[in-house]
Amino acid sequence: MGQGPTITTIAQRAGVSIASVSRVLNGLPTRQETERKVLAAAEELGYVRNAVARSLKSRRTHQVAFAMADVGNPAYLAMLREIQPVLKAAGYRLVLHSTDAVVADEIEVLHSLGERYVDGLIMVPLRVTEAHLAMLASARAPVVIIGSVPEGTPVDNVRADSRTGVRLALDHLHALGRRRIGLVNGPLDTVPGAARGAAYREALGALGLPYDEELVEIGDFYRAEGGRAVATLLDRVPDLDALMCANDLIALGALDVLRAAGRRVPRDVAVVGMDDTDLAAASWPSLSSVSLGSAERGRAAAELLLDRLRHGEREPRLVTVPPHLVVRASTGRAGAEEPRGDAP
Amino acid sequence: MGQGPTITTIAQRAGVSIASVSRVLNGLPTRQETERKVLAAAEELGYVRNAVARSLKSRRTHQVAFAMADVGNPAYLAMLREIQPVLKAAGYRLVLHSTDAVVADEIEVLHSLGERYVDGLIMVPLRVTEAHLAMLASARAPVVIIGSVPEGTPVDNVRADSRTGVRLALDHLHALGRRRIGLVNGPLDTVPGAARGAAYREALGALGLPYDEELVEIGDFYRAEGGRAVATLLDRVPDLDALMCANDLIALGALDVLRAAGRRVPRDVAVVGMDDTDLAAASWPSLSSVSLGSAERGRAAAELLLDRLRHGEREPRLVTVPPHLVVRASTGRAGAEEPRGDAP
DNA sequence: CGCGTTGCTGTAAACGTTTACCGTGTTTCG
DNA sequence: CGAAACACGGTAAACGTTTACAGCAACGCG
Repeated sequence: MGQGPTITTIAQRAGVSIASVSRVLNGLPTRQETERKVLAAAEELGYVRNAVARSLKSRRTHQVAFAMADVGNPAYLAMLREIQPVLKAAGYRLVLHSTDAVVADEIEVLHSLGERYVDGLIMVPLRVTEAHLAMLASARAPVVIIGSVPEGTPVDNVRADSRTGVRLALDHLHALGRRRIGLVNGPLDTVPGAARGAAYREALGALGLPYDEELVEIGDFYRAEGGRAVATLLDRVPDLDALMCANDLIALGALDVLRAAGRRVPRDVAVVGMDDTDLAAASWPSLSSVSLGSAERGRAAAELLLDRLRHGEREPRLVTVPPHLVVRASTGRAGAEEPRGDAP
Repeated sequence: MGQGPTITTIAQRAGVSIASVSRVLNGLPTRQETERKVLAAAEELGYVRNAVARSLKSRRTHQVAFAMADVGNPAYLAMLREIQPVLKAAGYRLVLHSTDAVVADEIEVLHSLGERYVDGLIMVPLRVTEAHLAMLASARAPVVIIGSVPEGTPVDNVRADSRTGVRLALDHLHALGRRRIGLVNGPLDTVPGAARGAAYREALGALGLPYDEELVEIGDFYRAEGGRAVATLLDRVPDLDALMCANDLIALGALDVLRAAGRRVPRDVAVVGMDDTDLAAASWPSLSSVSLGSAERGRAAAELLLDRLRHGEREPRLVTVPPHLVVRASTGRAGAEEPRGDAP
């Protein structure tokens, strides 16, 4: 674990200059004899190029950062799963930042781009504040934002379309004959919470259904809170026949509570989740869920970043990934349902 | 996005030498007046330290790599979730490597330590080959291996104890009165497959139950394959009353197949999974599962690495994380069960 | 008043590469 | 046969820091 060999060591051993060593190692034209000597020396010494020194000179680190709120969140993980191989294939390493849902941490990540330890950044901000915009305008490396960013912000941008997503879910429920469709949402001061709430109202309108605020309940984006919200909602509106849940965890909470209340899913109440996480397929009954294309967004972001790293300056691009509905048992047709259960 | 300011720029602006700038920025004793000028200049110029140049000089990158087979695997993710904050708190960035279950990729990661782009590495190898051992012996940076490594290998090592884990599960099933306990395993040429198979046999012995190879079926560590293996097993041994599954995905497949076959869980057949992933809590009935302490292993690995980075040479350490059984509905007591279902 | 401290600052070397530039020896061609 | 072209390879500078060392002014003390 001592001092590894450097090109200087090799140069001495091979009896040539460090410039020749460098040229050989970089495949620049060299006399065969020189090449042979250098390669032999490198081999014997077990030489490995020092990435730090290379980066200093070349101003390229071959690293890209991915910053999101929480390593544990399946939606971010779906992105990560796509981003990783794309970057790897292009010869980039991935530096992972978890900002713990703290805005100051996100700003810090943007600031640290100035340290030049990465060539670019893919970020999923919780919400985009003034501070974000200021940092983005002066960012010292290319940035791709997953999420919505105001018109004119000088970064590539990848968006989901939860509006259409909610719409797809409600259309589906409507087509199944459901008319009393509740919404179980997360906090309205979050970007997804606000968007999904508005989309719900709008989609109802498009279907010619009345908006009834009795049918809306706000909890949080977790299973227990979601379940609690559903319980409240069930008490208030006993005749509801479908639930649109703002994410899959809430939907799992809904399944728990419905089961405990003796409501059959989907016969009595159909349930739709959102994000189409792994959990949706694992649950019983399996959960119909609106995919907002996390994987596709991750891939698109990685490709935008690579493109910019390769081709330098160009107009910022906007990519919007369309959602799609994954139909499973929780909204399945008659017969595809779970019977009354006696859960522990 | 042009050339950022360097300490030279600051030095000129402040009318001092670059050495003074460096000293001020590193908090070394300086005259107040100098400090003021330097900080003012740095502030005006929006200076940020160049991490690459720093690393070159200091031989420290403040980066640590984590290498595992597959970003999508929940067990690795549980580790990652613990590793990330520990490293972050200590001022290290995390570089993520996914080796796609290819041994050559793992070797490559070990080799690339010579590039010195990280200060250390945490690796979860699929299996430890001769090539691994050779690379580990000559690794150019501290390495922590999660998994088992032969006595005497010069690396810190964190192990799970799946032997005890299987034992816990079988004890539990036995205590519930189950006597015909099947094993649904993954391939025997994998480390976990082999270990779990042996542990099953041993645990049966300890309980005074006969080992019946009829009760063992090999599939793969995925849901569909697991389900298929269970179907075969059910055909062959219709009277089995419990299933030990080598991971949670297999167990989910088991639930699918049992439900389709009209067997009630847990009344007719109790099911235990392994790894205690998020999916275990999401499924219905929720899945009893043996936790092998992925999170704890991740944390232990991160702490071992940090300790070594701080204190340099010391004897390699071995940490074994004890497993524990998480009891949920799939082995619940009578009444805590799912009734006969008519799944889609 | 001279000398050893003390406190700060500047010069320069070093970290390990890449690369512009120049010198040397060989080839080519008029 | 001499000049021009060429192919290689060496010297040295640069990337942006940190830091050993030396210089210098002010100061205390005998």
